[in-house]
Amino acid sequence: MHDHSARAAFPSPGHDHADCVADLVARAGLAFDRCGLKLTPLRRRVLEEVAGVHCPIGAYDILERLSLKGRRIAPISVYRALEALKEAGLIHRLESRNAFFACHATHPALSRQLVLVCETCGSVAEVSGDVAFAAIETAAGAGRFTAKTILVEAMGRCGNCSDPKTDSSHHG
Amino acid sequence: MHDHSARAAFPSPGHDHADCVADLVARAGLAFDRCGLKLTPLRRRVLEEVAGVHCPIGAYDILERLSLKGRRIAPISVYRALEALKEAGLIHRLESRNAFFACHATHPALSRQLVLVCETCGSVAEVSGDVAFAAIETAAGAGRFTAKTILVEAMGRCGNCSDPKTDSSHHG
DNA sequence: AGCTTGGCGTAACACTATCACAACAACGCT
DNA sequence: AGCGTTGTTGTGATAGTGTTACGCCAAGCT
Repeated sequence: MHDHSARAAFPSPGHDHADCVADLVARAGLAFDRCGLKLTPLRRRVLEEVAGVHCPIGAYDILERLSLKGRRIAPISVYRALEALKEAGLIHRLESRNAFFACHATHPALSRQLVLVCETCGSVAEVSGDVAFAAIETAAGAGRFTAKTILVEAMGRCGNCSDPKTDSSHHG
Repeated sequence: MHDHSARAAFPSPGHDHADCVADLVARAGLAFDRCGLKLTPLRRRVLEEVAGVHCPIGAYDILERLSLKGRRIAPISVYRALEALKEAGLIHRLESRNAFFACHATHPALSRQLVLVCETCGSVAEVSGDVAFAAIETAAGAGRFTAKTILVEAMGRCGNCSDPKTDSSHHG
């Protein structure tokens, strides 16, 4: 188990992806139970693909990777699995790129998260954004608007890529 | 000219869309000049379609409407026009829906705007969101992330649709 | 057994966006 | 005027993303 508690939003370049996948799959069973769904083999395989990288991954990328590993899969199957995984809160969709990424958040649903996308290494991370969401709601309220769901996606540069001595512009 | 100065973020149900279009087209010439582009007939026609409604409109919707009014147009032509209009700041893209909407903002580029989408009437509006953007940058910075561009799209219910006596769940 | 539900397979299709190349007009230059 | 350059649009093909319709099958229930 790696240092979830003390780490920055973005994982260090040298960390073990296998752990990320393992952590997520471990959470998956419970998450599916909570929302009345099942962690089937297909869903598990899709989750493994999404969790296997910290970059957003397209539905057809998943499709291709799974198809390489076994029998040919149809797009709809991937989308159905993704839908279920989203429902369970295990992955999110990156709207600005039509892609999906695993949710490694340690406190799911307790606080709302901002999505950060590093344009250099491609990684995605989430950070707590309660203050920001409150500010958005305030601004929206000033326009007599009641927000039900709020989408925030920030593009920029992560700490690993800003710090020259630990550059990670190329990790998986 | 209607009451831009005192209105809420969302236009009143009974307002004259023709004014919206006229206002925007009036701004268009200057906006194109500023960025070294030209307001061509095609771009103007595309702008008119986008500005003609306060809902986000898909590229292929525009395509279809224009094709009905005259000669058949290719998708790429619409996308090129949309790209130019975006460049000029006259329209924005609603990332969560792969659609486009006109920017009726009175202070373009002076302050960053939050995008609000009413799920009831479908309208889109923008409100100033400097405080919210600052809060997002702060939260991102706490995760050692430097944001370059920030996308915010809020889905919910606008004032017109919340207020029972001026319900507008069906305008243009 | 018979029924219902959820999950998946198959095939086709709809929607969104871009590439490669050609034609043409506007502009500045010699 | 002749020439090249740049910007804009046209044409045709293609890539990428997502959904509809329908059927099969296994699990759980009466």
